[in-house]
Amino acid sequence: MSSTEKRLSAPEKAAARRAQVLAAAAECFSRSGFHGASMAEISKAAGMSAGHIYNYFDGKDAIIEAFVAANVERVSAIMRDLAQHKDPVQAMIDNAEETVVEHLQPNFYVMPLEIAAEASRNPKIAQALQAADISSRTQFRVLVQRARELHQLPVDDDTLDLCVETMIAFFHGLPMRALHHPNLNQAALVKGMRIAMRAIMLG
Amino acid sequence: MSSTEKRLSAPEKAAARRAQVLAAAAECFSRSGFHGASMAEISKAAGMSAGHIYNYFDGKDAIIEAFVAANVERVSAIMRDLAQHKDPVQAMIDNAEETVVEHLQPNFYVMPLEIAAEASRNPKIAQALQAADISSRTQFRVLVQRARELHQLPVDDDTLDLCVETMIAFFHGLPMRALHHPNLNQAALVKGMRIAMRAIMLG
Amino acid sequence: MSSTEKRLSAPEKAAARRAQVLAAAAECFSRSGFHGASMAEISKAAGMSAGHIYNYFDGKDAIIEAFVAANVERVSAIMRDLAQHKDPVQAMIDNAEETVVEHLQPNFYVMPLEIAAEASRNPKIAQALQAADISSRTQFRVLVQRARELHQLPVDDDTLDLCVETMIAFFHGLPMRALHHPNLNQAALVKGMRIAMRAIMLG
Amino acid sequence: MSSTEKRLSAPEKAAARRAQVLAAAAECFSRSGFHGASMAEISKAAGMSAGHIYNYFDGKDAIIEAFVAANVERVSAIMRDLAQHKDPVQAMIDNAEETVVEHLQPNFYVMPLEIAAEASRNPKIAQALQAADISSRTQFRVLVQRARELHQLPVDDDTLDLCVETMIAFFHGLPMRALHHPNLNQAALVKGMRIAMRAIMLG
DNA sequence: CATGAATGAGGATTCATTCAT
DNA sequence: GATGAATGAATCCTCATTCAT
Repeated sequence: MSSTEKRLSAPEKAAARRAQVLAAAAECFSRSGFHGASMAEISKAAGMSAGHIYNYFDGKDAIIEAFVAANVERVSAIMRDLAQHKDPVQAMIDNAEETVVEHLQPNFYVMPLEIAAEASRNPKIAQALQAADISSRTQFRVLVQRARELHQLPVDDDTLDLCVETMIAFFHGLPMRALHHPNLNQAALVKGMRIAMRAIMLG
Repeated sequence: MSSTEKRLSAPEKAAARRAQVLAAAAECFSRSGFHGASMAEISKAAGMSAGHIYNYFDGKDAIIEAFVAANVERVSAIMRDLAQHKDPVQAMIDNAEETVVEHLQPNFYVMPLEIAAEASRNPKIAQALQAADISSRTQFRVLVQRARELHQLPVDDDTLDLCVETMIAFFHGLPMRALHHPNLNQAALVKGMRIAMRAIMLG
Repeated sequence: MSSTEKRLSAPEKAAARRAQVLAAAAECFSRSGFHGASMAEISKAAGMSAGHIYNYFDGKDAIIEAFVAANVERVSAIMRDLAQHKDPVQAMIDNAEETVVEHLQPNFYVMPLEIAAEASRNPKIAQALQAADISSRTQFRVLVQRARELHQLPVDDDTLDLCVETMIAFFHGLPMRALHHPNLNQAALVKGMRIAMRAIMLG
Repeated sequence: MSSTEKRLSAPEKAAARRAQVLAAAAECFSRSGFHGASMAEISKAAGMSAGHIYNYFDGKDAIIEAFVAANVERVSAIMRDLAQHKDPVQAMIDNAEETVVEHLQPNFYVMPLEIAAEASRNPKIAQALQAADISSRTQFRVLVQRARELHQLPVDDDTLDLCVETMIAFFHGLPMRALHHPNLNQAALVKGMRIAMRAIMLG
């Protein structure tokens, strides 16, 4: 993190500026990709001169890194929501339709794919992704454990690993599935997800 | 086809050259990405001058397209293998470990991610992906139907959609999962996949 | 206009830069031709980096177009001068020597030839040339009419066409003549032109 | 000349090949200009491999030179025709319409303009043009002299220079005029030319 | 803080020319 | 003779980055 931030005299304004750039970057990155988006494009979207961006970020790579860091937490957000429920697994199953619909929107699935592709070549991005994944799966693990205890199911390590890895793999597949088959039978997929969730986590 | 190929008089040599370029491109693309790889890099890897490549491909985009076309059929190959078995679903379940291990190799999962990211911005690539997907899921559908008939399970359209979409989504998630958690508990994931397969396709 | 100009915030400086580029282009174009002159050559002559030129012009074609637009008005300037005289045709005849001498200078006749050659292949340039010609011959027509009325000669359309087209053809021939015979008998040509002018316009 | 030809063992076939290339070049040059036409384009038009052309010409420049040499004689051809007539000047005046019509065809006027532009930058081409001009004007001079003697008009050097230079300048202007005003009043121009011819050569 | 003019390295692409076959 | 595969230099253009103002 220290490598992607710069010390500035008016911290709160600087943070706002950084956010402004990142918001603009979101627009440009999802439209043109990390490498297709130019600093000029970003600066225009940010309503700020290209040169000025360099007062807040060390360069384009730093913007990408900061952007990824900010966008990588999405799964965690879902976890926090689920954590509210008494039976988080049941909540997941109940939310399945909503989740699928959300993932079929191009403006939802484009950025994860872009980020993944970048991560597969850029170790810094990969690290950010993996760090976020640790946090996500740790949170998820707790929720699954709670649910399984509620259902009086075993909660040994391997079983929890099984639930966590399999389920997250599933969610990770949705953006790719949407890309390959934009008009898929949504109802069928929702039904299939529910079956899988139940079988994996409550079976 | 006509847009990504060029007619040359010595067909077999020309085809060899094209293959040579595509092989070099594979190396460079997976190392640097479609946009990060320069024609100079590719030409060096192909052992041929940059200019000469243009005798075989209309430009970098044509190389990417041809490369994607050649790499997009992998799922189909898996389908063909499965089609050999009397009970293809059981064969999938039996092969689960092998499949997972394969997908955990970086040199396996990098290109699908790169291709997906490109497809999310490049309509031509998206079309290639979607066309390949039609063929894959049609093949897969047939296999699932055969297996379900064998097991005397219903084979209505929605049910087959459910099996096909959910299972493919699952497989699509593996590369992303591998990227996010390279050292995941492989045995647990295999076990989870088997549970999911059985529940979805044979439940 | 909009296609050959770019809006920049400091208008007067931008205009100066554009002029600087066009001046450099004049040098390079007349030395190497439109296609022989490279952007690197132009940028060096303009004392500015090649990349920077693209902040003022959309590309080399835009420079050529702007350059042609700026150079195509020369005939109009002559017309404006002639318009000052009470008897413009007599003024032309009086100026004949000066006109011929001017057209014999290589740095006068090179660019019109280059422009003409370009126009014969490039529709945009052809259009610019033809638009300028409309204006030139309209102005010239008025002058001839005034002179003929002064001399109490008929001013019907065909006669005015005759004067305008024939005389301009004559002037257009001078650069080519100079190119084919650089050391021609200048005095004889001047005398010939005067005879032709009188016969055509005042006959 | 010796620099644009190559000694080959079967002279007559070689000459045919050279002619074949030059004919192809005519097509390509008038379509794309000297610099816009590629060797590939020419070789295709000539029905011969690009490499093979180098057996007959030292390079593209040599083709251009040879092409210009072959195309520069057009005025001379007109002279030869005129020489047939007892009163060549009267023949010119009679032919005026035909001459104008011919010069208004784009495929007539394009090449002279291209050649002139090239000559203004390439000394070799300029020399070819000027050499051809010497021959043209010498022939023309003889014809004018004959006609003037027929009409019992003075034939001193300056007067003949006047006739020759002024008239040729006129003809040189026609292609440029056609380019600037493709739909000009042809009849008026013909009439104007006749007036000018009579005034200059028979006045 | 903020601008945007300016740079220069790097990228894709074209093309005259060569040479092994 | 004849081919066309192969080269590599040159060209136009883009873009991240810097810096004077």
